[in-house]
Amino acid sequence: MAGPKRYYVTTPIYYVNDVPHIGHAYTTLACDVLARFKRLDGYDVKFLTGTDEHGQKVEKSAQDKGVDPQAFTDQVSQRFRDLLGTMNFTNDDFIRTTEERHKISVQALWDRLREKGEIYLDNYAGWYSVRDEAFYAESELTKKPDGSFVAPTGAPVEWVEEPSYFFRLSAWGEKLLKFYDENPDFILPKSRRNEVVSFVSGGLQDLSVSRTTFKWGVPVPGDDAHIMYVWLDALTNYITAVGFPDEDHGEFQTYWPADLHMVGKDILRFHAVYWPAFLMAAGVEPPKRVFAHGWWTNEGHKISKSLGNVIDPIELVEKYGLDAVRYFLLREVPFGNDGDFSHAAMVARMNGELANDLGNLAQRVLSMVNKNCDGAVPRHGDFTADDQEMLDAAHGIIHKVREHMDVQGFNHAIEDIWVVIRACNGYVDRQAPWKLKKEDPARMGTVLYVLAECIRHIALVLQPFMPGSMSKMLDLLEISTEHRTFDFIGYAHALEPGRALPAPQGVFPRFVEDEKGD
RNA sequence: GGCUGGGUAGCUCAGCUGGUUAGAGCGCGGCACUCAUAAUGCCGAGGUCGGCGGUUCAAGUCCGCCCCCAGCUACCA
Repeated sequence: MAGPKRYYVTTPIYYVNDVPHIGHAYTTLACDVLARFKRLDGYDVKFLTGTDEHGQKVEKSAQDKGVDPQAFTDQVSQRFRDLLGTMNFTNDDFIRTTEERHKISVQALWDRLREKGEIYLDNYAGWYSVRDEAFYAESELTKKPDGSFVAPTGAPVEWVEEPSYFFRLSAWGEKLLKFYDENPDFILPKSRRNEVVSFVSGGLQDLSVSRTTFKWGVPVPGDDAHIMYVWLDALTNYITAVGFPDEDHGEFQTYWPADLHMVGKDILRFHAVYWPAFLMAAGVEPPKRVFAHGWWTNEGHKISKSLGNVIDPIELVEKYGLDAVRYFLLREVPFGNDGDFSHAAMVARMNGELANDLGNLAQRVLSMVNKNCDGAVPRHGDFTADDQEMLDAAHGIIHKVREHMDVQGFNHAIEDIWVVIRACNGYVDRQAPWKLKKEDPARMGTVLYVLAECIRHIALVLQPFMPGSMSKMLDLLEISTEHRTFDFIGYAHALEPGRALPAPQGVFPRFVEDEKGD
C-alpha cells in the first residue's frame, strides 16, 4: 500500500426538533454511498452522522411536553437513529451534542479561541421579536407610520441589547479567501463556491457566539450565564468524533482533516465560512471539502410543512423498495442540483433501468446458463474481438466511477455503469447465444461466460448504491463475500468455470400500478 | 438593485480551450428477435442551439445589448 488510504465523511448533525424527512435521508445516503465505495476501494473509512440536540427550540419543546430536555432529546433523537436502519446506512459513529465527549470538545475549542484572543465579550444589539424568538436585520424590517418597526412576519420588534461573546470573524475574511483560492475544490459545486467567495469578499462582521436567553446548551467556560452559540457547538461535532481535544493520538491523527462534510445548500455558509474560520483561529486544520447538495420538490411543488407535502423516506421505502429509492435519489438528478420527486419518474427509473436494463440482463443471461450450461459457470474458449471489447468495458467501469465519486458525481457514475449495461444487452443480441446453442455450443459457452463476468463487474461497482440487491446478484454468481471488493476486478479473479450456480431469481421486479392508480 | 449560474430535439439534459451533416436517455414511429421480468436490439423522426447586433475564413461555442429563469446578498436551525 502506497500511503495511508483513509477517508472521513460526515453528514450534518440533524436538529432533533425536526421529524426525519427525505432531505435527511438524502444527505446521509450520499455519505453512505461514498463510505461504502471507499471501503470497497480499500480505504479505512470513518462515516459520521448524529444529532444536534441543543438550542432554544428544543428547550421549549421539552418544556411544552413537561419533560426535561435531556429526556426529550433521548426520545426524539431515536427517530434519526431508526432511519439509519431503514435506509441501510453504515455509519461508524453516531454523535449527539449532549454527550460528555462533545461538551469537553466544545469547551476545549472555546478555551483555545479565548486564549488566542479570538473571542471577546461585548454587547449584542439588534431588533428582536419576542413573538418570533428571532433577531432581524434592519434591512428586513418595515417601518410603520407611527415610526415603529415590524418584522417580515408582521410581528413587532424591539431594540434589545444583551451581553454576548463575539468571535473575531472580521479578521478572517482575507485568510478565508486565500484558503478558497489555494483549495479550489474546497467548496463544491462550483456555483456554490462562487456564492461563498462573493459573500466573504463583501466583508465579514464579528459573530455573536453566545446567548444568555436560554439554558439548554454547552455553558461558556468560566461564565455560566452564557450558553455557546448553537453553530459553534454543532460544527465542533466533526472534531469531537475523532477525539478532539486530543490531537496527537488515535482517530484525530488518522482521520482529521475530514475529507468531506456533506451538507444541504441551506447550511453551506456555516460550513464553508464559519467552520474553517473557527478552526484556523484555533490552530486546527480545516476540512478538505464541503459539498452543498440541493433540495427535492414533490411532484413539482416546493415541500413545506404547511403544505403538508413532506416526503417521508420510510413511506417511500415501503412503497418502492429500499434499493430502488436509493438508486432513484442519486440517479435522477445531477448531484448538487435541486430535483423533483415524482411517482412517474420513480416508476420510470425502476422499470426502465432497474427491471428492464439491469434486472432483465441478469435474468436472461443466468437463465440461459442455468438451462444450457448444467447450471454452472460456463467454460470459455478464446475471446473474439467483440468479447474482448465487452470485457474491457466491464473491467474499465471502476476507473470512471472512481473519478466521478471523487467529486460526488453520483449520477455520472451511474450513467457510466449503465452505458456498459446497455452494451451488454446489445452484445447479447449480437451474439444470439440462443442460436449458438444449436450451431456452436462451445461458442455459446464463451458468450455466456463473458456476460457473466460483465454482470459480476457491474454488480461489484453498484454495491455502494444498492447494497442489498447487488448482494443478491453476486450471490447468484456464487461470489463469496470476501471476493466483493474492488480488488477482485479484472481477469485475475474471474469466475471459475464449472462452479455450480443457484437457479436465477429476479433481482428487480417491475413496479406494477394498483388498479386504482395510486 | 448588485453578484453568480443558466436558457440546446415533446421531456430531462451533454456539448472542453470556436471548425466536417448539433448529441444522449426517456417519450414517439417502424423493423428485427424470441434467451429473458409483455423484457432486448436496430433504424428513424429533422431542434432558427432565448432575441438582436458584432468579431472571424468559420460561433450553441467569443464580444455587446435586451428578454426570461434560478441561486446568493450574514448570525431560526
